[in-house]
Amino acid sequence: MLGWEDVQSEALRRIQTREWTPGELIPTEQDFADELGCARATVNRALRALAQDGYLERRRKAGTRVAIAPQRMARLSVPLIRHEVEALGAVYGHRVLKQTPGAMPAALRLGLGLSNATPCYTIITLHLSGTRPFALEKRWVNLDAAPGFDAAPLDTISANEWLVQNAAFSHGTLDYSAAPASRFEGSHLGCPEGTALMTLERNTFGPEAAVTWVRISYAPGYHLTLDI
Amino acid sequence: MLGWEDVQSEALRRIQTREWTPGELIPTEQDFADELGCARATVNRALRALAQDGYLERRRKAGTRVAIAPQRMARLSVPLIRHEVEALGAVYGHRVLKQTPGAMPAALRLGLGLSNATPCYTIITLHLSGTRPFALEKRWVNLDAAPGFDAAPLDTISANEWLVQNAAFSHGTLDYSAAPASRFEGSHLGCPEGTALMTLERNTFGPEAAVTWVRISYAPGYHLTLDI
DNA sequence: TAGTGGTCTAGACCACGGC
DNA sequence: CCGTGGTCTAGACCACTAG
Repeated sequence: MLGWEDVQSEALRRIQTREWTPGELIPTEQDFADELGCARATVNRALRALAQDGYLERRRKAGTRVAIAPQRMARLSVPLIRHEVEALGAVYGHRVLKQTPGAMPAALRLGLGLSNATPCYTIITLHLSGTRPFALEKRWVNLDAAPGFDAAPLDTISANEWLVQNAAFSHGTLDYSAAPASRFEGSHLGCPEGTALMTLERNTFGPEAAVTWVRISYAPGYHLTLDI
Repeated sequence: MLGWEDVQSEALRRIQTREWTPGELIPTEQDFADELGCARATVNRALRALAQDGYLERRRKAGTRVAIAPQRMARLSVPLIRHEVEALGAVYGHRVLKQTPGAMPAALRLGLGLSNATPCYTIITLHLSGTRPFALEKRWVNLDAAPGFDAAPLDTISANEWLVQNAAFSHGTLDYSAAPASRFEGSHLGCPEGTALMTLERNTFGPEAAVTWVRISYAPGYHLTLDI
């Protein structure tokens, strides 16, 4: 019995040995299925997976071609700071520096599409790797989208983890950039003002509205690593 | 007629509205199919896709559960600088500042697993967005893995694009960090020495050996944006 | 060992899009 | 138009594993 993974392997072999060359039209699903002696659905699943991985380009009527410039995609798991710290072999800790209700800048409210009646919460947290500062986080939370957040035990669980576990979210954006440390960041991260810091801004949206906006400044030496 | 994407949407809705809460066992494929009035295979395809995206955890006999810590993966297409520039609505250009054969630092050779007999090539390129500097790139190329590179017309095609089209590659790593501009970087990127720059180091490996090592320093204002 | 997901099949119809 | 991929279906058997 030929499984779809066998079909995939065979197709991949032909691609990699250039038996099927880039840009070339490969057999139709039915022809390939007949040749291998399996059902068309099995071939479909195999070729669909290869197309998703960028090896093939498929179009109705036009057929399936070997991709000319396979675009490789890197996958980045959305970073949970505690996991980043623990992955480095250190003990994670955090200190809440400040938490106050109801103070979201107007510009931010506009960008997130929130009315000024939306109850908000502001938190500044210092994340620690052992006893050393790891990252400084400033966060606004929409209390409508994350009810109960203002009563969360933020000394025992980080704001991010509480939200991951307790608030529904559907999509968001990550935005990495390099920025000079402010005086405030420098003092907490243990570096001079102006030091180049990796900075992450993250918007997170629930099914209906923005849940939280975060800006994280990582201590010097931070690296974002991905495999392709 | 209910398609698998409809089933997926419905399941996702129940997850995001917490109708199905994290850790909870959801209906079996057969039950869900009966409820929605479609075939089990359709439900299977939908739930399998959601599991692949990290929303669900599936195990034979044990059933399907909503993922407790929904590990969202962001996908990042391997950045081709020309595409980054054009996506911003500008005209891409580049200037080769320096190209010399045979000078790869020993530390780098070791890290890539190359012998010191490996023929190499060094290139420094300034990438332009219109007339403004966009990024400065320093690159070493393993000529064994990319034969003909030393004869490539690098004035008309960038080193990266030539390699993408002419050298097979199988895997690699991306490493983003924030770093202060060197005097050299500052002079070419039009910013003071010490300015915080987003920096990318990329290793690329072919089927047998390292193909190229690159360090790209982006001009101030660069943002790496991902969707989740 | 029984329940659940994983997969294959043969047939059918549909949707897109070259021609 | 009509070929090709995209998908649905009903049924079947298999693989894994919790209880």
